[in-house]
Amino acid sequence: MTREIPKAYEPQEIEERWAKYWFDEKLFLADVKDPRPHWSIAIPPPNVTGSLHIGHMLDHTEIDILTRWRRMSGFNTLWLPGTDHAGISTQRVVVRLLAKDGIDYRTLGREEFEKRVWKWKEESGGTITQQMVKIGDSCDWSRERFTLDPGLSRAVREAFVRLHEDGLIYRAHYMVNWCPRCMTAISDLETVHTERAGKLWYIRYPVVGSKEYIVVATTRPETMLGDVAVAVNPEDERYHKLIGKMVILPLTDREIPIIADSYVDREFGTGALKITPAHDINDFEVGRRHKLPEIDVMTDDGHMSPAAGKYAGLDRFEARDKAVEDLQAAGLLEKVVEHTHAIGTCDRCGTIIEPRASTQWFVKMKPLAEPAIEAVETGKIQVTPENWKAVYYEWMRNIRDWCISRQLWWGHRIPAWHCAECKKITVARETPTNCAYCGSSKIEQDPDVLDTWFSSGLWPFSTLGWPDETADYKKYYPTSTLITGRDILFFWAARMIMMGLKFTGQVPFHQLYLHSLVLTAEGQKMSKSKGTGLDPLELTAKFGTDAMRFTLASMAAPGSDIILGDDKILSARAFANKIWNAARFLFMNLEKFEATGATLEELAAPEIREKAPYATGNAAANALPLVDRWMFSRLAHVTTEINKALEEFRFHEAAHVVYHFFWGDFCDWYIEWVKPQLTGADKDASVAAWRNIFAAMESALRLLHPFMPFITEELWHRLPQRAGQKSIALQSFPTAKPEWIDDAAEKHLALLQEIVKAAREIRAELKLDPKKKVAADFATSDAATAELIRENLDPVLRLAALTSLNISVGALDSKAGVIRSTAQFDVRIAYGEGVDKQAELARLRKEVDRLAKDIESKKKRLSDEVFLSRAPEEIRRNLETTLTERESEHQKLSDRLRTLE
RNA sequence: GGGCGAUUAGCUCAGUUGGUUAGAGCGCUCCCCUCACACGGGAGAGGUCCAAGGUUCAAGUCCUUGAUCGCCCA
Repeated sequence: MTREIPKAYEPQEIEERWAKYWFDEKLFLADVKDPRPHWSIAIPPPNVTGSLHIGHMLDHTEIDILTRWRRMSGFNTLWLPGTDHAGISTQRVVVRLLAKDGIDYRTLGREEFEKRVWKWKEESGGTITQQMVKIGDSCDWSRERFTLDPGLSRAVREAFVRLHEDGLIYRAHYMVNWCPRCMTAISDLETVHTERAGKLWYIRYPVVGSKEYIVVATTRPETMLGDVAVAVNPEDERYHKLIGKMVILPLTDREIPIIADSYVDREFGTGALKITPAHDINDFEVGRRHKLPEIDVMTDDGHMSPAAGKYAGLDRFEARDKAVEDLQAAGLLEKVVEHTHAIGTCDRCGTIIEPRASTQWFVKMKPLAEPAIEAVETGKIQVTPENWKAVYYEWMRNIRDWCISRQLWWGHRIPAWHCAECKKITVARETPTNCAYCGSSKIEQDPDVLDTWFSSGLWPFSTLGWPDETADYKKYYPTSTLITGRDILFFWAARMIMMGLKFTGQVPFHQLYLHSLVLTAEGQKMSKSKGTGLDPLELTAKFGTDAMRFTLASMAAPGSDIILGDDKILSARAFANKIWNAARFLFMNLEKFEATGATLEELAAPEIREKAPYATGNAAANALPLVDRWMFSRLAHVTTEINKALEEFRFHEAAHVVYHFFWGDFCDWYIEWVKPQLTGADKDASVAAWRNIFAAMESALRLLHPFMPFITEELWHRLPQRAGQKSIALQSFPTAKPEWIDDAAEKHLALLQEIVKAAREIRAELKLDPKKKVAADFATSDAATAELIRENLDPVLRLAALTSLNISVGALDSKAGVIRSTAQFDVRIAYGEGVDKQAELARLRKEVDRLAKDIESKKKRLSDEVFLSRAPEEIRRNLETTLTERESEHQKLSDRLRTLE
């Protein structure tokens, strides 16, 4: 392999190459016969009309991190991909395309239309899955599913029929949310209520046989054409004498009764309510109680129907204006007041929905909700972040029946057949030829299709073969985890739990992690229509997929929204560049070392790496160098931390840990520390150093891989690997070897780092040229510290840019130079020309003040009897220790301050 | 109307069961293009943790009330 390595990391070509490789090599196929414990996850199926947006990118980053991590951790892992047929959206897309060619889809007929949609799906439906391949999602593409696949369609039928058999699906005439633009009923969840400024019109209804009026207030005057009564509260004395009389419905020639119903709120408007059962949920109920007729005055597309008399054909809002105008002209409009009210709009298209009585199919939810509540209460499903449990319970406990029929042509057609003769409905798994009740062959399938979410609710098991007990189903169901946006908790996650429990008797997943949303820089929800959405593919092309993934992961703290900006991605890109350059450094220096006859194979082969860390091989000093003990101890700790963070969905924490480990520990300290050994004269020491650094580097790559799969794959392949090993993704995640943990090494190296930093601080204060090395003095009263620094003098001198360190016992006199002190040691560099005495004084004063304050508060606590008697022993001891240290620092600094002054 | 969440450095955010001197990234200041990396190295400035009460030996963290903002449900 070539060692030509560009100076700056250029992700584009590398990412494209590996994405293709992973896909072509089918690296992430799950093997159902693999006996190891399994870990499975189903993708939240993206809409087949969609393209990858930033929300998917977040979702997929989290899923892929967990999937890669579990796979590397030895699980039989399945990430099952697929897409959703998205009834309304897809139908709309194709209708629009046809319209462009001048074709009205209705004239095509249902069958032909469906054919056209399938054709569209074959040609354009793969956009999002191709994008997923591109961003490196480690899915099992052999198991890709689509909600309208034959298997999944069978699952839908099975589910529908079972629910129907159990009396949980019924067909009824009821009030639904009707979208006049999508021309279908939609569910409550798909109806978004927003507060809007509107008007309240006060309209006079003349009482028959008198000159009186009864005045009703309405926000929707056009619906009066469908009024069948005026209702007043029976307790309302104002209207007592009118109850039972008739009024003339203005704009029509109909007479309607005045009725009494306790539902009427006496305080609202005039206390008299027009009753329009076909267009208002509450009026619908009143109408039922009083056995009133329903008059639907609208058409499916939101125009006035013939029932609206002379208003027929007008758009519903034009009709409103016209009606108001006519009322005004007739002197029947008493007044108009401004009024803010909640108005329902269609989740998909934003059109104001029309409440409308119609015959639809519903699922009875209460019996399904109960076990679903229990599953979360008992912890069979663990919800993260936990506070979403409350939201879940709240919704579940007040759940309402679900309208599942849609007046569309694209979707799962309802498996119910209407008999023309006996009028009964046959619900069946297999398409029947005759009515199940009267045997008539004059049956016709219900024209409606099911809500797309109905099939989504079956996704974790329908994709695995249910209702058949396939090998996949038995192995991978229940799935391990579900990761999705908190915005579809009700739409999808909750319904899956209900359906899963109902049909499989098991929870569909053991863990539910709800992530937040990616917001714009202004903190707003991204919106396609407003053009405020970020295109993740544009961003990945610009900065690299790894950088995007790392950015999202490092910001994905459970429960908090993500505000994405270029600056954040830039820092992740810089990180990728850092990783790249660390590798570049190793390979460039390796070339020099190879000149001495060493080979990459002998330094970095897998079997060599396995036995790391290596001592020098020099019999006399056969101990492992401190810095190596430290490096491997850090590696063990970091591995534990990352494992724990990922277990708990703390992606941000895992990302931060791995970032600081690589950049701080590995690059800033470890590489810098061992640099000279890599090309040094002592070949044994060099070989050991190389072996250790390659082993550490390779472990770091594996730690990083779930977060940044591309760059780690690329670099991993530049190291020698066992024959036939195709990918870092199939290697094991580093394990935290307990024998590597070395607290003493960590403590000692921390002390040496402090010494180096102290010297650097002084250098900065003296404004020394970074290239100019100077002599320094060092003092400690601790013999072990003195010994430690003697043993590690070379790296300390080099990292602090010192020529020498004169080590003495005790403390240093501050007259001769600038000192940095800790409780353990003093470091001093003699004054040069450039020292700023005033700055040093200011710094010292500030430091002394801070220490004094701290010491005071600690002393106070330690002299408090209640504290002494109640605080745990350990807390007290720590406090005493730190107090001693602070006092010693304070002593040194104030002495110095006095001297300087 | 009910519920949930947020308020910590100039900006965007971490801070797991209360316990050393509250952290990160970006930005800012100073010095350096030192033979892996200027997408870099080194040093630094910057915070009464929204407010007021309370619990506790101890509160950014727990409780109460309020303010401001956001989201969900009705």
